[in-house]
Amino acid sequence: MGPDSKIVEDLRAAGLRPTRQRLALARLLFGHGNQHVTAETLFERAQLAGIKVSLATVYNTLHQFTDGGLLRRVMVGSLRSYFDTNVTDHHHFFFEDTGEIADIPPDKFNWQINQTINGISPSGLPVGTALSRIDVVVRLRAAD
Amino acid sequence: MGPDSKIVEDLRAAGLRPTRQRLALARLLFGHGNQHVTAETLFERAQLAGIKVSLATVYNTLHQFTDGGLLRRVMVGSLRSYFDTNVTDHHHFFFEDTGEIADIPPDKFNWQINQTINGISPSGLPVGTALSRIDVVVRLRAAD
DNA sequence: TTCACTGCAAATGATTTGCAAAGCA
DNA sequence: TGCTTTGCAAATCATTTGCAGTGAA
Repeated sequence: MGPDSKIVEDLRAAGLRPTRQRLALARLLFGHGNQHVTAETLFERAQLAGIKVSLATVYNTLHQFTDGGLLRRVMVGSLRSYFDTNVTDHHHFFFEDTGEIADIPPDKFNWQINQTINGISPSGLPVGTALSRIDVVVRLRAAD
Repeated sequence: MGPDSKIVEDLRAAGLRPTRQRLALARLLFGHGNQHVTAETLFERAQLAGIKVSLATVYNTLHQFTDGGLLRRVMVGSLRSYFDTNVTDHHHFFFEDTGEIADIPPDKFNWQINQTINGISPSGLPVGTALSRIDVVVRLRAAD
């Protein structure tokens, strides 16, 4: 079995046919460690890699991958959406100067943040609601 | 001195001339307790109140007020921006079903969250960066 | 063959901008 | 008067959608 078998399997598990463009995009996304992409950046990288795919399909694919649990959507700043290949529980740094984001390493205060989050009890929530998720964004600027 | 004197003062302090539309919008924003508005909702309320103002001016005014420290911009979900009349340190509930936001009351786990945030030391931040702010969004969905 | 999928271009929604006219100091 | 502000319409940006053509099972 080729190197794509895992990817094909994941796509199938997400109920998606392993089409040429989905395979190619999946290779870009999942073949090089954790990444944060926007539709635009992924589209550009696809172009550079000589992949023939339209921007609309990149958007569709990102959403399908997200729905299938292969990606996590990160919304910070009301401009573009980022898609994170790290789907485990974690939080983000946001670099205000560049608009980039990065995962907060698990060895930092990520632990502290999660302690707090885990301490939140349903009784503290508005009536009729349930906790969906807690997003923490540590916004950074250039040091003096 | 009329009821607008405080508002006029605040506008002046923010370096803004107290024009007719800025005064009118400020009255809508700061005269009725804490609020979360979008450009569109504020524009609608202005219309209903018979205030003659353009949407572009509402946008400009919201940004000017934000720059002047009279409002705080809250970005959650990459659609529209909310502007919060509560400029003190606090965090938000986000209702996924309606797209609305609300302040987390200070008597809830807001305290816990702030404990964690205050515990974050600069040494945990990426080199060359300084902490700007930490945004915590507690995302809620309808209870089962 | 039959739907799922793709590409393109047009539509959308939020927001910004250019610029002439109107308003405040 | 002189510099701000405003309004309107056009421009942008990110994203979505309609629909005819293409491809996978």
